Amino acid sequence: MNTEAKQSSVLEIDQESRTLADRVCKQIVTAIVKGELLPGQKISEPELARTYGISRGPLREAMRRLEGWRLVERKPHIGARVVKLSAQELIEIYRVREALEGMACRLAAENMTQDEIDSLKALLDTHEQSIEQREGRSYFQKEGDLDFHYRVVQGSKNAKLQEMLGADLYHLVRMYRYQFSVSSSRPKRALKEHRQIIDAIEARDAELAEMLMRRHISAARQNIEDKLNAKELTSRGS
Amino acid sequence: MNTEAKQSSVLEIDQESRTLADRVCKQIVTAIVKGELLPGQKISEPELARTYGISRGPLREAMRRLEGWRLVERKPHIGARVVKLSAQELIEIYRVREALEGMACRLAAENMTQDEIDSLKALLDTHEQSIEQREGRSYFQKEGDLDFHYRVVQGSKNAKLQEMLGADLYHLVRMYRYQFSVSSSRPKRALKEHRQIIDAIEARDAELAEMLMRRHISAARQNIEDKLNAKELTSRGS
DNA sequence: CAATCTCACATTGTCGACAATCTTGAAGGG
DNA sequence: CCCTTCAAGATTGTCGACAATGTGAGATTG
Repeated sequence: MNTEAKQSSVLEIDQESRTLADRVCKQIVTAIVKGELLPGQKISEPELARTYGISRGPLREAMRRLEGWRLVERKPHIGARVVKLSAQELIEIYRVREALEGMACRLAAENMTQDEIDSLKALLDTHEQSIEQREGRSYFQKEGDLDFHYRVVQGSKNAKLQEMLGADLYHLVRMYRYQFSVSSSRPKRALKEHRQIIDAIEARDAELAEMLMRRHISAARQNIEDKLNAKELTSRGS
Repeated sequence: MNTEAKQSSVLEIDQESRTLADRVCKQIVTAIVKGELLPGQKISEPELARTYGISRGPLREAMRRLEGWRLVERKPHIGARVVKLSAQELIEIYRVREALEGMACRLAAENMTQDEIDSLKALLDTHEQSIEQREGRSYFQKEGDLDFHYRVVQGSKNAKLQEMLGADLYHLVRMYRYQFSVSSSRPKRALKEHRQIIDAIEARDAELAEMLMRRHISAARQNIEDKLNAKELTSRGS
């Protein structure tokens, strides 16, 4: 039936956003992720509407969708705020990622085409070069890491999984990365783990692929927990 | 204040919905789940607005939130439709549940209090009676099954997990159950598995708890796949 | 008779205004 | 001096009207 060419960059709402609400929705997401709208900051409807040059109607609709995605929190008659991630919630998100991406990796091992696997291996080569040359330093690695995970999720061929990870989680993860500027911190190690994962996928070993992905994300979570603890300790000195 | 007895049935948005959009949002969810609004059916804004006695403004906001929850799909300038679950998507949802609730069960084994465990065991006793007496037949079991899973998810003490399973998935699962009227079909077996799970949780055996829950949901998925295949075959005869 | 074009209608998208609610700062009383 | 009360301002919630877009029926032409 329909053969929409559904391009796969890092998450879309595609549909070329022909309506004001859609367009402004994208803009707000970008603003939140990039930190132009700070977490916990109150969002004034009249002000934002002026900023984007639209009326409050479409803006409110955009906010409602963002509320559904849990990027903003809204209290009746009080107002909307950009969602604020506590350290606790960030850890929780990584637990969810561990479960979801573990499953995605298992399914990817069953459903990914050889072409996709080859392409992903090529992507890892690119990452390796970028790491060795320190071209984009850790910045590229940050988005590159998401790209790897994104492609594995695509490879699962499970639309629901893609939705939940794409719309509901990666926004938050990206936002968090900008804010805390916690780069992968151990790019070489991560790259090695990525290679192990793609090897398991290529071998069609679903069990192993899931386990490796879960370990990989679990290690990232542990890494973040350690960093947060360290940061907490050092901030005692101020 | 108002002291609404905030019933903790199967998922709420609480906040006593003081705004029209919130209230009508709940009503629409209920209508969709109960099948008053059929999947794939076009939603006419003026008509729905008249039905609920509100203007199109709040209605549109409610729709936008439902869009975020993926209960309705919306195309610009064309209209909104109740989401239609294909058999494929239903299977996908069960894969997501397997991953998410498996993790929830693991965390529940670590974090659930003994009180919660005791209460849950009592709930299972209730279910057993209801099955033997065939009081509510399989209907009660349907919601009762969700209640068990809901409590385990609560027991994980992971808010993100609760959000994703509660808001994003259980709506769809409930809707599907009403539509296809696929009852648990094997209530005794399911109850036995529930008991095994709660035992593992009580023993604080996180590994086992996760594995049992995953098997439990995987079996339910398999059961549904079989039913769908059977239904497909019988419908050939018409 | 079929295919295409056109135009009127219905629906969705957007806007500005009004009503309801919350916030705040000051005045008054204890 | 501090707490309570109240009123003014601002913000959010709701509504009806207008503009933009899609839909479908009917007419026209090959």
